[in-house]
Parts: sequence; C-alpha cells; structure tokens
Amino acid sequence: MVTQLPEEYRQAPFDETCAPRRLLRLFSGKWTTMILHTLHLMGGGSRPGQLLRNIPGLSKKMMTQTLRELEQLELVEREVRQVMPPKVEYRLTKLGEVFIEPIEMLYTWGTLHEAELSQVAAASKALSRSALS
Amino acid sequence: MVTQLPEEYRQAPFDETCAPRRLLRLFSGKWTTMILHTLHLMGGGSRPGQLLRNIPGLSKKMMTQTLRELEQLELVEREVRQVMPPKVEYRLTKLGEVFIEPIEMLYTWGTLHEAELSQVAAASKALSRSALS
DNA sequence: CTGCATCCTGGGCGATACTG
DNA sequence: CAGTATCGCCCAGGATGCAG
Repeated sequence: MVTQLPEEYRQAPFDETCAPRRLLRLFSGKWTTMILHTLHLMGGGSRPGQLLRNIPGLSKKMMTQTLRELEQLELVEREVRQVMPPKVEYRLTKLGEVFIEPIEMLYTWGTLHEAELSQVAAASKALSRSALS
Repeated sequence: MVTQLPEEYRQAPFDETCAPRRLLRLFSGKWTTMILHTLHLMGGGSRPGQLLRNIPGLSKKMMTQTLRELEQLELVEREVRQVMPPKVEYRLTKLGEVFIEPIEMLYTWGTLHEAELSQVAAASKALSRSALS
C-alpha cells in the first residue's frame, strides 16, 4: 500500500500560471463571485440599485469597482440609457456565463454542507473564547 | 416571457452568514486551498519541506501561518516527532477531507476550462497595453 | 439614480534574520 | 529541518462627499 509517493515520482508542483491558480485569482475579490452570481440569478439585465439591495454589505464603491474590472475582463456588459434619471443595466456576457458554473457549484456545495461549515465556525469560536482568558 | 421578476418577488438576498459566504471566507486566504489540496494530493502525512517545494511562491512564513489557522479550524492535524532533525507531519482531519471536495471541483473545473481562463487573461492584457499609451 | 474622486485604515502578505 | 519574530509595504476595501 503506497501511502506516499517518493519525491521523484510526485506530480509536478503547481506553477503560478496554472489554471487552478488563475481561477483562484479571478475569484479572489471579495465581491466578484457574489456579483456574478446575482447577475445570473436575476436573469437578463440588472440595475445597480438592485444589485446593491441584493448583496448585503456591498458598498456602492466596491460594486462599481468590481463591475468595472469584470467589464474589462469582458465577463460583464454595461448598457447605458441616456435619460433622466439615468438607467443602466449590467448583464453577463457569453464568456461571463461560463464562469457561473463553478460559482454555482461552490455555492450549492456550501448550502448542502452547512453542517460542516458550522463545525468550522464552532472551532474558530472556541478558539477566540479561550484566547480571551 | 419574464426577463426580470418584480422587486417584491425576487429571492431574499444573501446575508452575511449564509453558507456560500462562509465558504468563501474560509477559502479567502491566498494559500488555504492550495495547501489543503496538496495535503490531499500527497496522501497520508506531509512534511513541511514537501509542501513548500510543491507550492511555488509559498513562503515558509505563510505556510506555517496558514497551517496554524487550519489547525485551529480543525481541518488539519499536526504530528510532531521529537528527534534530530525534527520530523513533523501534517495531515487532513476527517473534517478537512470534507472540504477537499469543493476544492477539487474548482481545480478540475479550472483545468478543463483553460481556454476560457486564457480569454480572460487576454482581455486583461489588452487592457493594460492600451493603458500604457 | 448612477458614478467618480478622495482620503484613510487594517491587515494580508512578503523579505529577512534568528533559534533549536 | 522546522518554526518564530520583526519590519514594512502595499492595496483591498470602507466612509464620505460631489457631479450629471
């Protein structure tokens, strides 16, 4: 029974530019996945105010900032309607929709495993409590 | 064709403590998932030096720091063997193994979608290039 | 309503050097 | 080899205020 492969046979290490790492970096922003997820969830175009209301804790600044980044990466499109008051809609691009898949995977996994997540939370709580003594 | 539900009928927003967000926070550390993944990949116990060598860019400090956090969350166990030179092994706990699943999902998804990840990279590159002008 | 500019703070993360 | 301590940077990200 091989519990551990010898050094020489172990698979090559991740390099910085490997796919998993690039994905991680893409999702590293605090609000990135939540914004993509919400855009997807609401279907069609979403207005900034709606996004803001649907993502508690998100500030206007971080929203627009994140949306700009996603625009530049061509994961999100912005549609402006020049009227008063201004009407703006954001929607996922075709490329953007691709990345919905891993996000939904993560989110639903989380939802299905609340129990384990609570165990982790409990552990961290126990820790901070003992730290107070 | 309903492209967008009226405000009142839209599903309640994520609150801060919902499962998806907790999962995101758990994985928010730059090295967290990579360390868990590598521990899993190597099977059985892993020695710090091995981890370090298998995760390019990881510094000794960030490794131990992340491992300590994971220990506190009870996702990782540390086994010390008091000899010279010191022998230490880290291994996933039962709870830790649970979280391997979403990590592997993410990583393999990334691997299967290198093409799209490259498109994103291309978009960001095009951006920084035009910014130079 | 939407969006930008500004200012500021915390802490994540890295580099380095030192112990056993 | 494994781990710690220190220093300091940088920037993500929050608060506020102004403009169209």
